[in-house]
Amino acid sequence: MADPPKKPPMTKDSLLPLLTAHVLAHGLGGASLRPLAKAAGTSDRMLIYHFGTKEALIVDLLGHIAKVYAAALDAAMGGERAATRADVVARILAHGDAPAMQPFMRLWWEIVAGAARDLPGYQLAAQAMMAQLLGWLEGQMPAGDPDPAGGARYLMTVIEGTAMLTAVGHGDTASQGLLAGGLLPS
Amino acid sequence: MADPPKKPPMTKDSLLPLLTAHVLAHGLGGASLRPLAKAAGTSDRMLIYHFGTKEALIVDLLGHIAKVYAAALDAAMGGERAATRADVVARILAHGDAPAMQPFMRLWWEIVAGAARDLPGYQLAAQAMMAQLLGWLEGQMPAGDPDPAGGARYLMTVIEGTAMLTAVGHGDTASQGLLAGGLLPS
DNA sequence: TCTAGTGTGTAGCGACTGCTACGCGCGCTT
DNA sequence: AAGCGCGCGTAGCAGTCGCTACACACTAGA
Repeated sequence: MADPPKKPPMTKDSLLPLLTAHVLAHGLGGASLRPLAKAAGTSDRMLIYHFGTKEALIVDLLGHIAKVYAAALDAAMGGERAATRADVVARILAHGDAPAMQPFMRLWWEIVAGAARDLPGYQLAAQAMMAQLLGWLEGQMPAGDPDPAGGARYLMTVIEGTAMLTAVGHGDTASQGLLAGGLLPS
Repeated sequence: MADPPKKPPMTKDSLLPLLTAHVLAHGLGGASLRPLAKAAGTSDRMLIYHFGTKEALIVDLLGHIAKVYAAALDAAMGGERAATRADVVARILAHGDAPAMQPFMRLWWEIVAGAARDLPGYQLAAQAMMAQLLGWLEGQMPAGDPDPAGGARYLMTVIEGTAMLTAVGHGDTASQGLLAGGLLPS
């Protein structure tokens, strides 16, 4: 008996990954219900039914994205400790430059812009992701580092500055700065 | 003879400051022609007439904003040189934290997000503003600094990282990082 | 078996989007 | 004086926005 194509239940949790894929590809700012619904295989009607409001959908989606980011960081967390701070910086910059990370990076700046404008959910998601990155950095600090906690915050500031300059096409400026600051292995 | 209220000619150059004020207040992403026109005292019809296209309007507007930013930096450029790199950082962070600069900062992250998505005009405007800031920083480096060019790039990276962390509510993380990096006067 | 609630599809609402067609008055040239 | 193009206002186009009204199928409980 060819079982009839019983459709799996549609829940927030089954929708969020599909929605996440869509915003990673097309951005968060210009996202509207009908394209989102199409990407998730439903109708705008159903998105409103499950999330109540577009705003609530975005908030849930940002929370989900933060979790996806945390999982991605966890997955990249393996490997032995770096020997120097410069090695930590080099490692994480390489991770951020990977092609697989670039849709996420593009999305990240939209999240920052939303957080700067106090859009609901943006600050929370951004803070969660930064806290995750900070924890990861603390765990990656070299073994004999004199100030792992402060050093991790220092490196995070430098890394985020580099990411921003790279996003606007001033990546070489950042590289020269890191070199001058002794934060890149020559 | 009370001269009749002859309306001044409407040109791109007379419109751009008004449009700039509007996007500083309301953001760049959600800007649509009719509210923009209202802020400039015209109609959407006239904006299209003068700029041809909304996209062209945005490009022109970004160019104008970059010039406004350059002028603001020039105005803040006065004063004697700082004595140490930490003083340079403190000075520029204080400048960025000023309430008058915050509408601009909010706009800035939208520009970064647009540049990361390769929207027309965004990269150009962002690069112009960063180049301006870099020049300003080079001129502000302490007199006896061993590597003014590299040091300015280093400070710029740190400063932009701090700005981003501040935008998402992780400003104290950045402060602690700057302290640990010896870039804040204790 | 009747009923109530839950999930889903279709159709459509009013508001808004970027942009255009058309007409009108003004100052310039010939 | 006759035309002509430029600056501008009014009105409207087709399309999209978030959201809703309504009908229907299905399952669970009484």
